[in-house]
Amino acid sequence: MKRRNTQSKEAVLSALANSSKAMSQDAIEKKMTVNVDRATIYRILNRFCDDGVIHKIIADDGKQYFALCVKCDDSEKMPDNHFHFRCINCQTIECLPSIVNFSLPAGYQVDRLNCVLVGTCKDCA
Amino acid sequence: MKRRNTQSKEAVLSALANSSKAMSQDAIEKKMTVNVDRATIYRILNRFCDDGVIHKIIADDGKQYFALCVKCDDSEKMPDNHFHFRCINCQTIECLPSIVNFSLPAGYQVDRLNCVLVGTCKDCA
DNA sequence: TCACTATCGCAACAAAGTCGCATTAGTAAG
DNA sequence: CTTACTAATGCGACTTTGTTGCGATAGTGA
Repeated sequence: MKRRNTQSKEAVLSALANSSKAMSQDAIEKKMTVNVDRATIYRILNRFCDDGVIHKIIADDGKQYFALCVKCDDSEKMPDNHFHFRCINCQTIECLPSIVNFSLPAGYQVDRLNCVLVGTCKDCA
Repeated sequence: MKRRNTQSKEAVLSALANSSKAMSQDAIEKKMTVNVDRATIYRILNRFCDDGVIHKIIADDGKQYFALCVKCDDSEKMPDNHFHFRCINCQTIECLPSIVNFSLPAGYQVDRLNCVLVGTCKDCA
């Protein structure tokens, strides 16, 4: 099925594009000027994820955050293989430049990873 | 306030102690022989976390998992600073021996971390 | 302009956790 | 062994986050 260009889709995309950080659905909704239904935003975000436009991070608060990460394009084997940082103060998540390195016991196979560091970011220090 | 030794508390603890892996609330409830209310189990688990008996991991499914980790005692500066592995197949999470190493841009301060690798564990390979 | 169907809005639902409150039951003192 | 104190429990209600069904709306290409 072909994707269509809708106003809602563009609004979500520009909300993400104008932020250097990952945002949750409600943060995106707050930032958007047009009014779009909650379910629709989730559908748009999930579609973007499927298409590889954005990626999803599950933070330690259990919520989903979405980011338009520049690192997504040059995904060699593991997409989204960098650390994320969640600031307790400003409630945002950002992609860190540092790649996750790990050693694995024999027999394990990693498909994806979800690594979040939690603390205070440079803007909130 | 002083902690009391209750049957429920012991039941939760032994469920965790008999498992080498981290478990979610519902997994713990299923494993217990005595019948304990959902809310109570959560309260017991949160109490254990406060007391440093167990630690909590948020997996990439957004759920909380709890583990009685041996690494918890020798926590120098950062408690729970190791990787976790979530097996897609057996739906369990285990603590990996590998410590999380990361480099941080200036100005950031990390309080805790939540790193989960997702894939297939050695038992399910 | 028209037909096709992706997308949307709304409402209902589900799962995971939390909280208030009355009741129950450890614990320690008498 | 009683008794009093209060931590802990069970129940129910509630919140939050996310998903899904369905009829209505609106891109898109012919």
